[in-house]
Amino acid sequence: MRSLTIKDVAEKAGVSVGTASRVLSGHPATSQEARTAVSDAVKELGFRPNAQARSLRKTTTQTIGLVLPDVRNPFFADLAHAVEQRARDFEYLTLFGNANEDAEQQDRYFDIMLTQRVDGLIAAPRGNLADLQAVLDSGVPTVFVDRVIANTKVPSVTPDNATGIQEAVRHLTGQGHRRIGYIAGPQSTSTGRERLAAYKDALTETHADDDGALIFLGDFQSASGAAGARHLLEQQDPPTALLAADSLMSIGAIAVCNERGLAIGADIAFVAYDDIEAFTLLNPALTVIAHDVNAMGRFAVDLLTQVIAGETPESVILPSRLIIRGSTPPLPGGPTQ
Amino acid sequence: MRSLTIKDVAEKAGVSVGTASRVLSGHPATSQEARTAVSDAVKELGFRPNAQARSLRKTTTQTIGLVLPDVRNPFFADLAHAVEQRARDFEYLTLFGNANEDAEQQDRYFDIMLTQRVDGLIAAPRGNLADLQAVLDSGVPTVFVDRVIANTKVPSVTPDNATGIQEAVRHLTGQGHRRIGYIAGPQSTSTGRERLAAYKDALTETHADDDGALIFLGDFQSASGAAGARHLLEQQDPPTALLAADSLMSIGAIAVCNERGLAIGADIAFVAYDDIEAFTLLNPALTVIAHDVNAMGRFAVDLLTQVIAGETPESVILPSRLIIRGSTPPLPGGPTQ
DNA sequence: CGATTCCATGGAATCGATTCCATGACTATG
DNA sequence: CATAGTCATGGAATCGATTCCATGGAATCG
Repeated sequence: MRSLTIKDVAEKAGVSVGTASRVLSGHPATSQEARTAVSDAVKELGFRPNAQARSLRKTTTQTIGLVLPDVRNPFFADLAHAVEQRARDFEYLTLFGNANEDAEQQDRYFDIMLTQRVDGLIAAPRGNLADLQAVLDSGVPTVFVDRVIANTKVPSVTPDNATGIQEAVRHLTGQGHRRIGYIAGPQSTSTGRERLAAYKDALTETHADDDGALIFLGDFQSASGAAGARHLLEQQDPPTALLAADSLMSIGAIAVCNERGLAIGADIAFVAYDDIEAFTLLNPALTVIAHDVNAMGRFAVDLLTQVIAGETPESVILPSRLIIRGSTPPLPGGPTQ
Repeated sequence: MRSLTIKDVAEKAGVSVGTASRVLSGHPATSQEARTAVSDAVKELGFRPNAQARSLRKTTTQTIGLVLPDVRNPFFADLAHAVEQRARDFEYLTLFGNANEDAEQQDRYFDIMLTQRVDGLIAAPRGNLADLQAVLDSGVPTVFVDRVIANTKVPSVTPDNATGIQEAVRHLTGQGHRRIGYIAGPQSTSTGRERLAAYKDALTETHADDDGALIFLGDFQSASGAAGARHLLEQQDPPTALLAADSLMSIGAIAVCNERGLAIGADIAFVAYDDIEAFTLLNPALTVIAHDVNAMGRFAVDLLTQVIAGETPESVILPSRLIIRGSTPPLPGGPTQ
């Protein structure tokens, strides 16, 4: 079964391939007869142009690459959805790559995106400049989203990591907590680093206990949240509040609290970074640091279209806000100040 | 900046393009000198072959299409991840399309997948034979996952919808419930239809109340779960247990229960279809109908490779199992039999 | 009415790889 | 030593679209 080509369409319509192509791509210099003849032939044969051939000749693929750490993280699932929906508006197809929070898989996907000649790339990268060298050297228009790589001129859309964490720590100390356990993200990501730095700064500002033992380095995945909670709760002077740097680690940490019979909101306060719907179902509902994922996705695509157009847009920092719910009541016994 | 081609590599290496191509694709008939010369040139220039040109000449793209209803549904996020990871094993790139639980977007993605000349297609389709006609006519190797379309010979990997629901209803009636509210999925999907049918059959079998007013038709999205819960709970003789056909509708429904002060597990029993990690955090944790999403993704890819190879594999039905947790205790007052 | 412009069209070149085919060098065999 | 067989190679054809260029007919203008 030889595949159907524009030549077959042209033959059936009784025109040349040149004319058929012009009709198909909406070129103005076509006659009414040619247009109807070609459209009829297309419909009758069920012709669908070959995207590879088209992309080869034009130098554009109408495709953008999106490389994210993990779709199973609801935050990134939302982000992927937002990017894809916005890309549709610009007639871009989104080629999605899941790096699985793994440097090697991230590399492989960058390589694939370049090989596929995507018109642009949106990524939430891990690592440093060296890891992204191939991408940056290739000259493909790129925008970072959520995470960034230091010392590049790549435009980005990021949450205001510092403010969100700061508000959370202020809120907790305001409720009387002095020992706030922090389950951090990996330091190979900008979000992991910035949030940890903000936590430390906020401790200093609020005069809460600045104790290295209160920090656990996780990897943004659920199991490390559980490990972090275990580690922190097993200390001789355990924290009275926990703050976790993403939703998956929060899930792991809360599971550990439950399994130890520590009631969230009564025996221990909890704040999660990222607002996911299921967190509102908990009893009490979780206090979270929230941001507008949809806006983040839209901005990323909008910035990318600008880069593709040759402009150099300004980076965007989206506000975070603390949503206070039941998981962070005043510390029983009041401020131990 | 003219893009780098194999011609540049050949020139630099001092060989013909034919030889350069043979080296790059690992053809055996190449000399040691040619191999090193070409590899050096590739490295030095940072050459990356153009996937479009390659795909055009070979008739394969090393790409499979995956069309799912909604990544924001954790079940499908997991499935997407599983498919993608398994596809990697076969050196396939996964082109992901999010239909957004919408027939029109699904159509558009099928069209794009065909235009992109994917080597195979995995889909969780909605609609009927007519909606899939273009795909089926195209002859592209296809496998259905989770959902199917009736009256096709397309191999599929599906959960055992009937058994899961049946066990859930048996469990609930065993706990003394007679009025079991059911929040169903859309009847334009096979899973929506099969689960609803299984619910009705199970009611008959267990002699529970078979009352049309206990059924609400949702759309697998969170808002419809909330609407369903409201509708069911506002009746004069409301259900004592709720069963929702997917996780997002469960989230919506539980939120409504909470907002009305109905304690899950005490004032009302709840069973969710699909096991997501956050459900284990609820207090009490949710009784769910679970299945092995990873296996589903793996099987889908494995079946697809068989179809691509020209075989006609048997469809696979994966077992569901009821995981009983705290949300379905015995009905206070015992069986009202 | 002749010259000029405009427009639809056919045919050919092109995009960047792969692959077929012919060639020449070299090796094995009788 | 002649012939057949192997092997690396260069050059050309090819995949299926787009686009440039030349052409001829119709429309426009002075």
